Amino acid sequence: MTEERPLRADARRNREAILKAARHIFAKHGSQAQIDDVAKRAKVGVGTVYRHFPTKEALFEALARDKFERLAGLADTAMGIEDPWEGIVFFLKEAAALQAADRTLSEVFRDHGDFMVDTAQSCGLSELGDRLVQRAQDAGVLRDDIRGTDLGLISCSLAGVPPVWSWERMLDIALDGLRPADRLTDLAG
Amino acid sequence: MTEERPLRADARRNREAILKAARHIFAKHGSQAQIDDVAKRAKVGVGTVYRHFPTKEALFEALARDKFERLAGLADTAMGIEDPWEGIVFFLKEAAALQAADRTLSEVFRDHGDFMVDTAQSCGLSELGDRLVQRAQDAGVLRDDIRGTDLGLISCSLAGVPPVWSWERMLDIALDGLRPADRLTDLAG
DNA sequence: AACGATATGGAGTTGCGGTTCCGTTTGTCA
DNA sequence: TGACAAACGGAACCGCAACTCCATATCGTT
Repeated sequence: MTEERPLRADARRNREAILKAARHIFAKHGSQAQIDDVAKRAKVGVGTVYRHFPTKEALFEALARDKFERLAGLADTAMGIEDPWEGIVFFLKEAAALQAADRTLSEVFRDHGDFMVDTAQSCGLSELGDRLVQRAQDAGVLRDDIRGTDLGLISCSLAGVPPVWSWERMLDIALDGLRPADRLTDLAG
Repeated sequence: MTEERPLRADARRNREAILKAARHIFAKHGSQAQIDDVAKRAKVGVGTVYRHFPTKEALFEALARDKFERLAGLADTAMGIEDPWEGIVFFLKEAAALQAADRTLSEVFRDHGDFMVDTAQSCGLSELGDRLVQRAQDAGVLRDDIRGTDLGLISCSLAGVPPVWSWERMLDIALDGLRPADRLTDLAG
């Protein structure tokens, strides 16, 4: 059915240019970015953008998938960190930084819950989250009543913090809510 | 300058109807609600809506102000609760419930940081927050390094939790991050 | 080189939704 | 109850941005 002919060289090149441009524009303006701007930045006609992505929606979705893969990458490096607690901190911090720099991600979190859950699943992020949590619990540095999805929960909630305030501070509060009842962060200063 | 003639009776009536309708429509669709829908629901022509609110933006803002006053009201009742910790829990819970039921509020949180801070100030919400926090700290049931604005911080972050997950759970985590290091909530179950 | 198949650019189309305008209605006041 | 200002309704207007279309250009294959 869906014959997968290889793209012509110029087409492949343009596709990449479009994605690159779109990443930049959508990061700044979220889903209300304008296709014309993407085309202009990619040095390509609007028609070309539509040849590759039949809909603004489709382009947005492709970008979102990208981001989730990057998140999965982060989770993976997090698993590589020896200290399990630091692994979790690393992941949450990087994930939050990613969102803060990119409206695309936080918009997906807010407005496309189902897509988010599906994609997290299909790119292995969910499972990595579970393992990250499990490992920390085994080491006794994370409360036992936390689940893998709570990492997503926290990420989303950090995405809700507007620029006037700092998600870093909220993260500190949330992290203290995750620890077993021993040592807490000092938020003063 | 701005002569304040009293509104004619029908005008006053319509204004209320518009606000009421707008509250309903904006709660569901956020700032991308449509003026025509508001007019229809208020049983009024579009022109009338524009007579009372020169701009969609202006209507949105009026609604937002409303919400902040309601939040201030909540903070006030919270101060009336004997147990200072329960006061804080009450406030955060009610505030979150309000957002969950009303896209207007969470949109202001997300996209209009400055307006939010100003309005919180001008309707006394900021000060009430400070007092709520202070009182709890005096009673020793709240970490000393928390500030009044952290209530806003937490509210915003709860607004970021999409419907697929539950803000209640995130609130529990955050609350545990607020407590002095003694008794924590049991998130299991 | 030459010929299809594939891909491109960008002017034009379309639809949507905020805003305006004005002929009509309603309230108020004498 | 008559007259005037205030307010109304909703068709029409207008700008904006997603999307289409097709004459033209480019690629890859023989």
